[in-house]
Amino acid sequence: MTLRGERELTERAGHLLLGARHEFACAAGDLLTWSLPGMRARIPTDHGSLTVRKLFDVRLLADEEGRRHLDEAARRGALVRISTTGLPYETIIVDGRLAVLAGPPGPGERSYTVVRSPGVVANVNALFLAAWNAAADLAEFRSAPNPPPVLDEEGRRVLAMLGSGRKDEVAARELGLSLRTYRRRVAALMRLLDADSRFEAGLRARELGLALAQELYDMRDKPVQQIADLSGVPRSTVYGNLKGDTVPRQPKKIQNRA
Amino acid sequence: MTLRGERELTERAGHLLLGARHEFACAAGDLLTWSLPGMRARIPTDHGSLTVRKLFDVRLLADEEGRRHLDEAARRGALVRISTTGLPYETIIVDGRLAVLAGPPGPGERSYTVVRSPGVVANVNALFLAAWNAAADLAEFRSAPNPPPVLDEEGRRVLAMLGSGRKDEVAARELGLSLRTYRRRVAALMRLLDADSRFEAGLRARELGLALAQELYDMRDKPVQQIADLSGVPRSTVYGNLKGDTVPRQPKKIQNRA
DNA sequence: TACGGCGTGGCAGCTTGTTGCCACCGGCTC
DNA sequence: GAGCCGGTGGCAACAAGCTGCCACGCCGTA
Repeated sequence: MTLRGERELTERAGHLLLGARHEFACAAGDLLTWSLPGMRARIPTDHGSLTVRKLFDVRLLADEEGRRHLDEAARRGALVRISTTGLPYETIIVDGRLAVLAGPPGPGERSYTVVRSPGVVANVNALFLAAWNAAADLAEFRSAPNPPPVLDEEGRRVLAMLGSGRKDEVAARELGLSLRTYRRRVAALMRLLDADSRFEAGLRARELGLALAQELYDMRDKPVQQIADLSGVPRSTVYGNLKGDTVPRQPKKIQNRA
Repeated sequence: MTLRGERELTERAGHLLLGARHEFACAAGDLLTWSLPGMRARIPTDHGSLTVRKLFDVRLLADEEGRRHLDEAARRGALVRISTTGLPYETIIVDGRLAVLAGPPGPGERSYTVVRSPGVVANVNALFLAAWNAAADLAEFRSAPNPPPVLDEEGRRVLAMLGSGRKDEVAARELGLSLRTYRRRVAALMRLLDADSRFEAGLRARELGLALAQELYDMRDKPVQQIADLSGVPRSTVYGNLKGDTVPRQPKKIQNRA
């Protein structure tokens, strides 16, 4: 059975989702997927015998709204994990017997397919569990000594320059920075990535999806809404202008120089 | 309907696969998936009105058998593409109306689920098309100036050392190589990755999933001098053949060194 | 207005990395 | 046995990167 839009999904299949008895699992790449108008708050999470697993893409941590959402889900009793390797698809699985597959995002209303066939549900469940097992617990992820950083505009420009293979002197000139300042930015990035070499920093940056910022770098002169339209996604999911105090202004001065 | 093993799949659903009229699509991560004993050769590929799409994981190019397989599929008329971002699942889709989903590989016989539900097949097809569109044509991939390289055992060790953030001197010592030789390996890796800086190399390495690779792909049949000439560098600076059998033939001379 | 905090940018000392050169060695082939 | 090929390892010239130091300017506050 295929449904169009979250509203129709809620109306025609909401009761199936609310009927979860043992386990409710969902994987979401953004905040809008599974918003289930008028219903989400009714999905029980602190029910004694119900296990709720929520798997989110790491990009949701990029802004305050996303972080609030995830913290709220965890506070209400759901097991929340963060996937840093991307979610191949977005789904809800109820009691391992019923699955809802979200169609690809795009203009117009999104389509959802409800499946009950044991073989299909088992496959979807297996894929979900594989992603779940590879993901990191939200609390651990947030409290890690060096959680994946979020870069500000200039941080992303520096990242892009590093990724281009240019020498520091050339990169600095192109960004309108002095060599010393550019190298300060690189050093800050290295600290954020907890890397001991530039190669390691490159691996980390890609691993953490930081290089995704490079694509946004090319769109930096466009208003955020325009970027959202081009990508066919809601504006709130586009982080074109991430601000942040995530880059320490200046490392603490070390006294007693050797 | 769920089947166990390629033989049962062939016996009970083979006629459905052979019945493709318009389009036959499959995604495979290894050579064993969809081996379909006694049947694979019977799937028509040069049929005038039948389009056959075959999507393979890039790792299949790592060895001779895989390359032969893919070349043969292309020779017989199939459209063949290479996915470098990994295949989320392995499937066959017939005429956009029937799909077979392969269960995860593991001990014992693998399970396959045959689905006909339009909504499910449409979703599976959409996922396949997304992966297909993101993939590279086999011929273009093979002829690209710098196709994604694959590494031999030592190449992977060097990659691991680079990724660990160690300084060259330390890394060389730990691998039992001289500093010069280690730096030759790094230089070879940089050339394979077509990177101008170590940071860029790190991004590329992660991007291409090099840690999974096995063998040098390009230039493997050329003499070292020719490789040096092509790169415009002296022969002594070229580490040409990153093959498993390039274990140093010369015992390490550590004696009498100041 | 003066002062402190913060960031910048130039300089420099030092470290790390890049690559050419060349002598040497072992294996293979003729 | 000689010669070729491929690889190693030490040395060295040079380039690139790392970071401390310090003078300077801007901004906010008292």
